[in-house]
Amino acid sequence: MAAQTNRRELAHPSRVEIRLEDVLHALSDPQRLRIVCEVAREAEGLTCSQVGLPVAKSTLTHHFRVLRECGVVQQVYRGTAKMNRLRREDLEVLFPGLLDGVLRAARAQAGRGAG
Amino acid sequence: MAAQTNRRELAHPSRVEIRLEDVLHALSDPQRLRIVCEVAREAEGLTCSQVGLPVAKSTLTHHFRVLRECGVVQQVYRGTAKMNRLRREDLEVLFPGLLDGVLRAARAQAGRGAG
DNA sequence: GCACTAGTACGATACCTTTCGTATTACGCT
DNA sequence: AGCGTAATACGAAAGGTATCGTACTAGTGC
Repeated sequence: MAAQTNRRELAHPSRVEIRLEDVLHALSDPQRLRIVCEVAREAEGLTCSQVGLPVAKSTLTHHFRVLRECGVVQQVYRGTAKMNRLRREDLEVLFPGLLDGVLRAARAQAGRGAG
Repeated sequence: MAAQTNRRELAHPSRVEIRLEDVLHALSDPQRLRIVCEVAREAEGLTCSQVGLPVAKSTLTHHFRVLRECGVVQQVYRGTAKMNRLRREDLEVLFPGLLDGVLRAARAQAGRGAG
């Protein structure tokens, strides 16, 4: 009935509401950093449960919410699942080069056998 | 007892010990982000008290210690003061572009009137 | 030696976070 | 309608963190 995409709307910060500290904080959690790396790999997005993380479902929900509320990911309901996508464009406009820098750094570190 | 530069030696992580999550966590605190921006401006480094932050002295010490222990700044005693410098080279080798990306983002955000 | 300055250590407080389990809601399919 | 799946909400436990004040240590200069 509703309009946009679905009945259930999710609260996302607008572009100008995104704060660097919040983004950095969100990315500073090892689990969330992994989530972001995985989501980044899929341009189409991932559902929450497609991210293979060794945590309880409610914990996963928590992490995705943190990522959404700080503006790192966009979440859209799609049937019973929820698609997660990085807000690449918003982040790029606000903080040019930052996201890619973090992703590259995360992969480099994982490559060194630390992730 | 040792000799390197001064009697009082400070524990710094070696380059390979620096972890991305810790760096991001350190930078995600507003006060520390400000500290880093200020220190970044001075190639010579700054003493702890030269950073004009509206916090107690012991709080400042705490923040500098976090920054040192995660590998973002190098601290060296210089008489009664302590010089703080960014570990630009180490960070650049480990996480190319990351530090500059964060600094640019922080300044951009401050420029938008949020910092 | 003494006072001054720069910074540390320690303990307390208040708050925030990560994690979990369980109960619940929303949707798709038969 | 009923079942299964995806995810949320809520409450609890455990641990971390930002902040402060006060007491302390280490150099500098008189």
